[in-house]
Amino acid sequence: MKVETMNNIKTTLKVVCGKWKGIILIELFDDSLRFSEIKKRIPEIHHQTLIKQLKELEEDQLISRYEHAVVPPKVEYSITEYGRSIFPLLKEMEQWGKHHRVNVE
Amino acid sequence: MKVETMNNIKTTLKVVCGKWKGIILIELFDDSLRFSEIKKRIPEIHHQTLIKQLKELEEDQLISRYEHAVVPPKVEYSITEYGRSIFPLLKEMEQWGKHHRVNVE
DNA sequence: CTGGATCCAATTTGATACTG
DNA sequence: CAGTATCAAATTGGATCCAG
Repeated sequence: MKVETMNNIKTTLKVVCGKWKGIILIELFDDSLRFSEIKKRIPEIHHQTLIKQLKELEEDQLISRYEHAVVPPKVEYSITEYGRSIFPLLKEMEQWGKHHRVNVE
Repeated sequence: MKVETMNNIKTTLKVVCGKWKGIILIELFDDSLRFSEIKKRIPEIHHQTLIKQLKELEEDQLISRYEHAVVPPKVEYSITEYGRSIFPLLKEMEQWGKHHRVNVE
């Protein structure tokens, strides 16, 4: 296989393969959400873990973060165009998982 | 988000998100290969790691393993229909990575 | 409300040695 | 040649505590 092909796949893996990243992106697809709202929609994710994954997604520029200058803090996360471009892939992942359920224990 | 959607995605993540799994599957797509041939095509992967990932892929039934009864041993790995069904996803991953290169350092 | 700083446990990957 | 067994290293997710 060409090295480039491998790197392309690695790039994608890096971006979507956090345990929750795909799920976060899907949540953000329709609306911007603030931190607490995301938390509410994905209750199983730990507070701190969510912070980390959001940060990574932001670093990879899949989402953007807007901090309202208010007290108490209000921060909104929204998907970027770049992030949006990965949506077909997420959909395909969902479809495949749907038809090919493996033992997810 | 529906719990089911989440589980579908998790299923897919579980299957393709090993560091090398997608790459192994692509290599096997065209031909069955024996262990040493896979190793040759993906030199960066460590012997031991390859064994493990192949074993997991086999457990998830994405590939099958045929052991020829000869000395020295000869083992062939081939992709299953089930494994084949994930190919569009891999292609999409490759495409996305191609157009959206992130710092893979 | 949001998130930084730490530490820890679990998982994953890689290294080394040995076997039929 | 292919694989097992074991261990070490690295990465990741999660828990707890603290702060503006």
